Amino acid sequence: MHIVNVALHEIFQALSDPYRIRIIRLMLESKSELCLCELSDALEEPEYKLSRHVKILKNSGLIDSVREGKWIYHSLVTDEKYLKLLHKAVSVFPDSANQLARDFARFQKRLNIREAGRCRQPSRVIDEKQKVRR
Amino acid sequence: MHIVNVALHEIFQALSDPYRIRIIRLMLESKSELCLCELSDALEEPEYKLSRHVKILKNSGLIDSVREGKWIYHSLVTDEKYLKLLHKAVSVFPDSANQLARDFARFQKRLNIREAGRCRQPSRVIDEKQKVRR
DNA sequence: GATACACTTGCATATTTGTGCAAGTGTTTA
DNA sequence: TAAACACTTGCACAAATATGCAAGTGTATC
Repeated sequence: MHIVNVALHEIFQALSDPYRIRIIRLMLESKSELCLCELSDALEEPEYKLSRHVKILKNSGLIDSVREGKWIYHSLVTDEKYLKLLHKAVSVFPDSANQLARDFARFQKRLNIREAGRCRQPSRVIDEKQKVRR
Repeated sequence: MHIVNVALHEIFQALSDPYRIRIIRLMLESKSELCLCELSDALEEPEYKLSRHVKILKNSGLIDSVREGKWIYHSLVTDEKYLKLLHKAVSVFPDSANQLARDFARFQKRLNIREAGRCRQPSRVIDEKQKVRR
């Protein structure tokens, strides 16, 4: 019951930012819940920045979030209609800069430090380039 | 060959305005070319305003324009992929305020003063409320 | 209770966006 | 050539958006 009273232009507005598209593409590709620190490692952007983008996607009804202890796991809504729309969009407009491949590779690495399928480790630098986070 | 090098977030950005959505919905519904003065009558908004919104949609590759004498006819691109995406979007997020019904009704009225299927009359007030245009 | 960590947010600021007005361009017609 | 009309755009300005920093909240662990 999330998207009641959200106008179409508001959905598009939520999707009108390159970082938010990277988040959506990553979620579509990984089919996984992911928390902010993992997202931060995947996109190599600071948490406070992505936190706001996630909030916008959440307010537009495109993603759901669940708290589990210290972590909050975010994922795409399960409604097939919205998922199909998003899939259609990303397939019609492919990721020409190949950003998804890089984001997804970093996310896969980050997944390795999960324990029992959950984020249980302090967020850490995966390679040396990644000094973006404090 | 329009949409080369347009990123997905730019498409969404072009669609992130309520007036631009009204234009797209009207074009999807009417399946017709329409010129700016007709659009202005349909949406009850001044031409200079809609001219800019049309330009944005055009730059994003979503609509095509052809000049015929004084008039420039605008229509959705013919590419089935983009059309399907737009159709999907408007069906998943229906026009809850029923704006399309009103825009389309005014557009239908405006069509009556076409000659030989083309805009040939000076744009005029259709009903008294419509004093928006000079 | 104190500390640690995941995440959020108030504030300041730079940039982008939407819009009205008035002046402009381009084309046709008198 | 002048006037009419469809459409566009330079300028000014208000509102919305994105972002960094630093301080905040909430939860678990020591």
